[in-house]
Amino acid sequence: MKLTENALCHAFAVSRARIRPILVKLGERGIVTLHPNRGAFVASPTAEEARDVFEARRTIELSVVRQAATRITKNQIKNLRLHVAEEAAAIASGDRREAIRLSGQFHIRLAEVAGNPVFVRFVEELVARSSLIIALFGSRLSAACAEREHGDLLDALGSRDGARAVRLMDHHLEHIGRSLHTDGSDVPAADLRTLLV
Amino acid sequence: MKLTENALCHAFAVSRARIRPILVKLGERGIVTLHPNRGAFVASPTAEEARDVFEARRTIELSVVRQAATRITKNQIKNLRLHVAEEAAAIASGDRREAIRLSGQFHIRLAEVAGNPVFVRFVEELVARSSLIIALFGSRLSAACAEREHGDLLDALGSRDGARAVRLMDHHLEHIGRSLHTDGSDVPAADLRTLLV
DNA sequence: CGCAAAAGAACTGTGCACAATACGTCGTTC
DNA sequence: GAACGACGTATTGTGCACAGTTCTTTTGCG
Repeated sequence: MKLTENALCHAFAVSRARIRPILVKLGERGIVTLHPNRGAFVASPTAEEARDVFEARRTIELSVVRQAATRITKNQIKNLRLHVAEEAAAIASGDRREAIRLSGQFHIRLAEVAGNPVFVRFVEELVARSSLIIALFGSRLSAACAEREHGDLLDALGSRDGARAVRLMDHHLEHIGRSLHTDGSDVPAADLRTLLV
Repeated sequence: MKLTENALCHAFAVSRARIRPILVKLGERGIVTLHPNRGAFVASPTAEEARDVFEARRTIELSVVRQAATRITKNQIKNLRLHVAEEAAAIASGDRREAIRLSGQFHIRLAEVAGNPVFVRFVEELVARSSLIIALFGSRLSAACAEREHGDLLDALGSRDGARAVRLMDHHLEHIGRSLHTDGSDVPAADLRTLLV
């Protein structure tokens, strides 16, 4: 799916000069792919790329959770519980897009708790790519399951049980990964346009 | 240290339009920091940021090495041995910059062997930032030690000893991290200009 | 003499126009 | 009828000029 600069200019009512650096950024983060002299295309990850992303998430986020368990404060846990409640509300009201967004943000918040800005950046990128992957391959189940697993994770973190938190995160990510239809059932690209604009 | 767009235009003999997207990319990778309306500055990592980078490298590259050990081919080992020989040559001839560059590239090659493009991208970024850190805080010992440790790592990978390879990489990264003078002894910025241009 | 405010310089941000490249279409030839 | 080549169109790449902002210097005042 092509992203013409002119189309983006009209969509966001800005000029090309402000679109271009944004496309460069998105390209750098792997959200769009940039072909020289041909323009920007929404990244359409293959099943293998999807696996790679979730494998990377496993490596990084297990480390994040391990770190977070050692330094999370009661206040942070309280805020994260509120966040999970928001997720539940979004799911209850059937707002799929918002549910995916909040679910991703939960993982970013967790990285912030861990306290390493490098991981925050990486998790941000991986979450963005995951959202794309879920939008393409995901079932509507995935988000709902995630919400409950987020709560369980907070329980483990609250009791400073790092090992259990790591185990839960591992299952969580594996769970999301497995719930994807990576058997080649492509979704029409029109869906993506509504998701982006 | 400020990077004026005009100065870069003169240095590389191109116009601002070609410099700007590059600065955006470097900013996205954390090599330079971009302040809105104020321009680009070479990232001057603090000791804490340096620790964060090497902690991230530990997480990611241990995973990389574990994966690489299971799938490295004899041919890849041969090529990597040649690479290590190049490193040794650069060190022997006293070419410090080239030695740092090759040493970093070794880690990127290893990520390529592991076969996950996501990790390749992340390692590329972390290596770039590490080079900056080493240039600022590093002693001239670090590069020389690294070269031998790279060879040992290849021995472990060659015998498919994943556990030992992971252990060696762990020591290697910890070694580099420890060899940095992160006690606040700042190096004059002029050094950096010669390193970049 | 020190400080604050205003004018000036320098630099980045943005829009516009043109050039270069890639893609689709049509015509020609085998 | 099919394949190859040339042309026209659409889109990206790039240079240039101006607008907006920040930093520096200078000047006026306490």
